[in-house]
Amino acid sequence: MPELPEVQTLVDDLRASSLIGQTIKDVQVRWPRIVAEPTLELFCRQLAGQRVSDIQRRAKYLVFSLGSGQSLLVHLRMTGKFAFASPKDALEAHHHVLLTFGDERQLRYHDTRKFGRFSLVQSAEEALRHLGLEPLSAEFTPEALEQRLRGRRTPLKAFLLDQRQVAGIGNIYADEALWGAGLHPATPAGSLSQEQVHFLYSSIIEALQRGLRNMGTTLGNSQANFYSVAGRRGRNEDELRVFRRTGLPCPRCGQAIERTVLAQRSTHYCLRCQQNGKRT
DNA sequence: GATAATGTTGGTCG
DNA sequence: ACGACCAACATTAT
Repeated sequence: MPELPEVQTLVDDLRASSLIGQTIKDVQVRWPRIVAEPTLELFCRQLAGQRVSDIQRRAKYLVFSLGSGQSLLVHLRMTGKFAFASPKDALEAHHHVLLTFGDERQLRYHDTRKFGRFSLVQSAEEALRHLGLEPLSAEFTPEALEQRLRGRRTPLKAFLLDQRQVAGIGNIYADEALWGAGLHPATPAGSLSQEQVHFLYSSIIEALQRGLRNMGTTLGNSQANFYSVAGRRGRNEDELRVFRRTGLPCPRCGQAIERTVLAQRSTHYCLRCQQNGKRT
């Protein structure tokens, strides 16, 4: 669920909540497998007592910089969420990690499916080295995208989901970006013309920025969905063009949106607008 | 009430 | 290099 815009929304929320500068007084892990590294014991011992010096996003990871120079990396996978509470407040079944700060606030990690992972690492750069281009940074240029696409026969949809190429795009924004570019999801990545690469480039940025502007996408009403730290829903569902809109009219041409499965993921597109012709 | 599907990632296996 | 499949889990939709 949480892709780049959702994770950025959480990071913005955490920064706005004056967490930077606070000291982690206590660490409780209620589901040990959430901790990927180091061992559970070291994780708790080394994290306690540290000051949070910065909070940033890289791809779909939250990066907490710590006083020791180490970093706490959190990946929310499908259903991870953060919210503040008082240590006295009742715990829910899916509260798995509790960070209590010096000001008595408790940051609670909630994850119904338990896929999320916490890592305490010496170097964030090293641990996140495998990730590709940040699509909203200066390193993401049409030329850099073209270089990554070149020679690949993999479908564009699979390419966009590959975090080693462009980092932070998930199923929602991949489908939205391909619709915006007028490209069929099954198009071989290396087959794009220079013009099509430019369409894809600008469409990726547009789709992500729309998500950001709306503070993320919250689909439907289930609790397993995206909610900000403050518990707010994202507003981007209303602006989705194709994702989970199977059978509904394409906003550009009115044709019913198709659904198929590509790269083992549900994939939504407009048969008429995404035939790799010129974008309107 | 059983079964399928779900926004992610990382692994295996051909 | 690539894709098919699975595993980690729980909830919701069918």
